Amino acid sequence: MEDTTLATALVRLAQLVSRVYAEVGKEFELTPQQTQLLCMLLGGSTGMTDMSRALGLERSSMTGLVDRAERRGVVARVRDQRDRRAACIELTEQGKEIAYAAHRKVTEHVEKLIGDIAPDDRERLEHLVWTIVGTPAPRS
Amino acid sequence: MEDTTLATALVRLAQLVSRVYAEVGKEFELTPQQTQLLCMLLGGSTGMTDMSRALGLERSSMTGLVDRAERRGVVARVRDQRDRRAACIELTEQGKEIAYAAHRKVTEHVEKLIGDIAPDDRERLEHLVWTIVGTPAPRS
DNA sequence: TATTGTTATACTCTATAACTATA
DNA sequence: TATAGTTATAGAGTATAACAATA
Repeated sequence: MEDTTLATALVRLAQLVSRVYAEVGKEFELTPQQTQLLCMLLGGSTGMTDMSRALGLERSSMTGLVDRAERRGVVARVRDQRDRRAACIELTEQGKEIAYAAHRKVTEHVEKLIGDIAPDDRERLEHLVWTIVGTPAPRS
Repeated sequence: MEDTTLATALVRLAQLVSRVYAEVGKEFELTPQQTQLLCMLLGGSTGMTDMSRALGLERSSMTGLVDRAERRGVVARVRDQRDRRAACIELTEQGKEIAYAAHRKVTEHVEKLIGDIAPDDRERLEHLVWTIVGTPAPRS
C-alpha cells in the first residue's frame, strides 16, 4: 500500500524545494512568493501580464504582489513610453542585492538537499530533470 | 548568464508540481492546500501537531485548514478517548473518494510532465529522487 | 475592439501571541 | 509544568468581476 512511484517521489521533492523558498525568504523577511518574484526578476524585467503567466497567477493577484514588494522597496514599476498602458517591473538596487543573496541561499539549501551523490549520478539527474522541465541544459 | 544548474532545474520542477496541485484541486473545487491535505491523509489519519509538522505549518494554521476542509465535508475531527486533548483527522467517505481521485489525477499530470523518457532513465531517476527525499523505494 | 493593468470584494492561507483543557 | 489544540488578530495571497486607459 506504500506509494513508491516516481510521481510520488517528485511530488515529495517539490514539497522540499518549496519549503526552501519559505526558509530562505524568512532570512530576508520576505514571503515565499516575494522570494520567488525576486528570483524570477533576476532573469530580467517584464510586464505584469508576462509575470502573471510565468507565475501562473491572475493579473489582479500580481497587482497585489507587486504592490507589497514595491512597498518594501525591492521592486519598482516603470511606465513604458511606447505603450503607456504597460508597466515594467524592475528590481531596485536593494532588491537586486536581496535577490542575488536569496538566489544564492536557495541554491545552497537545495544543494544540501541533494546531498552527496556521485558526480555521474548528479550529471544524469541534472540532464533528466532539465528534460522534464523543458529547457534542457545546453550541451557544454 | 543563463542558469542551468541542477538546483535551478529542481526549483522549476517544484513550480510545475505546485501548479499540478492547483489544477487538480480546481477540478474538485478544492484549494491547492486542501488537495495536498487530502492526499496526505491517504497515508493515514494523524493528529494536528503531526500534520502541521508534515506540512511545515504552525498548529494554528492547521486549525483553519482543517476547519475549512471539515466545513466542506471532506475531513472529520475524531476525539481520542485515551488522550482527550488530541484530535485525529480522518477523511470522510466523500473525502476518501475525492482524495483517491485527486491523487490519481496528480499522478497522471506528473506522469505527463515526465513524458516519454526511456525506461532505463526512468528507473535511474526514480532511484535518485528517492535517495534525495529520504525514503528510498524498497528494492523490488 | 482588444489589451494592459487596476480596483472592489470576498475568500483562503499563514503566523504570532494568548488562551483552554488535559496530561 | 508540558503538551494538544484553539481563538483572536493581522496581514499576505488569490480569484472573479467590473473598470479605466491606451492601443
